[in-house]
Amino acid sequence: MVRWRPVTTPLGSASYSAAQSRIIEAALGLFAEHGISGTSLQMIADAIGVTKAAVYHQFKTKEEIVVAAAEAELLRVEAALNAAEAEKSRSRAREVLLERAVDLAIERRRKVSTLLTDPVVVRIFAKREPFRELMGRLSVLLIGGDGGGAEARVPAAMLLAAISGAVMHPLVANLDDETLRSQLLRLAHRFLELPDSRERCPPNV
Amino acid sequence: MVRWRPVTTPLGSASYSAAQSRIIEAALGLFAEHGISGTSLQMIADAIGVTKAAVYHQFKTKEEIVVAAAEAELLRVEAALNAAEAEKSRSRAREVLLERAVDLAIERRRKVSTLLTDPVVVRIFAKREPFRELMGRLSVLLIGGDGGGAEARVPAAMLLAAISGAVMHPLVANLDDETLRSQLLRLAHRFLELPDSRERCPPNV
DNA sequence: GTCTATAGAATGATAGAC
DNA sequence: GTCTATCATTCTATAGAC
Repeated sequence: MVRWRPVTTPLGSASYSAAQSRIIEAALGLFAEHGISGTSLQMIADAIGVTKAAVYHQFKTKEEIVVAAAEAELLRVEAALNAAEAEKSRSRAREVLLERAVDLAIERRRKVSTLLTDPVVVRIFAKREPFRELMGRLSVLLIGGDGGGAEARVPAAMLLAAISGAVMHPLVANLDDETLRSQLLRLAHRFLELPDSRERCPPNV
Repeated sequence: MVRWRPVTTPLGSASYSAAQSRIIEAALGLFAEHGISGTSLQMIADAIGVTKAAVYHQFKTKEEIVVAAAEAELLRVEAALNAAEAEKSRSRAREVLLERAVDLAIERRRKVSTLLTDPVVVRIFAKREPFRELMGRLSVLLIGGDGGGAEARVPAAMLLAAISGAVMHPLVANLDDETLRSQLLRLAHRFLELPDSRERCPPNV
């Protein structure tokens, strides 16, 4: 079993109580529907049938809920990455990561995307080293290289954005999950399997 | 000059006064920084040095501002699409569209993306026929087909999401515009120039 | 862990003078 | 077109009882 990086770095190492998990789950749904700022603590409290004060007893501020919700989703990404990195070969690892990433995007549909494209959340996480490292590992596994160069980071960013962004795109709004899943996987492969394009083979007739 | 669709359908046909344009411009910047719900009318008013009442004199509700701002950005997309569709050949049209789309994404960086991934805005525009038609035209020009099938809409959604999503991705946060631009264009080509992948040519040695 | 009750600020929106 | 002033509502957050 070859690992090119140690399987470590739990993002938040966060372990939440049942009450906290219920809040996070409700928040994720409401964020996806109304946006983050558009979701109030009152709405979250109503969704799980308690009062605001009960929510504040679990999280000191609204931002703590937002971060916890985002971390919960990122933990799924990290789990997929860990599983992938534990594979024997690098190509097999990349395959596993792709499948898991597409599954995650489909399964959670807009839940994740909405949360992780919010400008405030982006700013919060962009500063955190564990998050940056997670993104670096994704880039390395998807594209290769040392993960530091533009030649690796741009395609990685594009592929990740393509997968997570496509599932909430109006163009595919009324496509069933299974079709979307197989198409996404097929096209992600297509994007990856041509290391350097143009003059590899003659244009089709 | 061959057109495969008439160059028409102005999205909003909206013509705004100078005062309205200043509001829209300020709103776009604030939306990108704080999100839409995170931006209050007070913040918009402060940004241009007037009172809330003055803003309300131009737009009856906050939602009107949001829609106007989104439409302003979509008009840029439509302009690019119109310019592309006016090209002689289809391949040349696609090339022009790609360049313009990448330029738009870079130039506006997160301004557009933040606005058009907001769940509330997505819901508003997903219902509007002119918007759906614009997306359809983009899909047809980028991928081909009649624009109705999953085989065309999924790759179109992916490519559009990849371009507009990559520019605000943490992985490329500290890349200069010129590098990002050339990489995006190169990779968008790579994504497109392989109509149906695998067995077109033997794997590289 | 959950509640009632409330403080204090900010929100979207309106009326009417200039 | 912009202002002052104000409305009702909602917001985040806290105090203290059970």
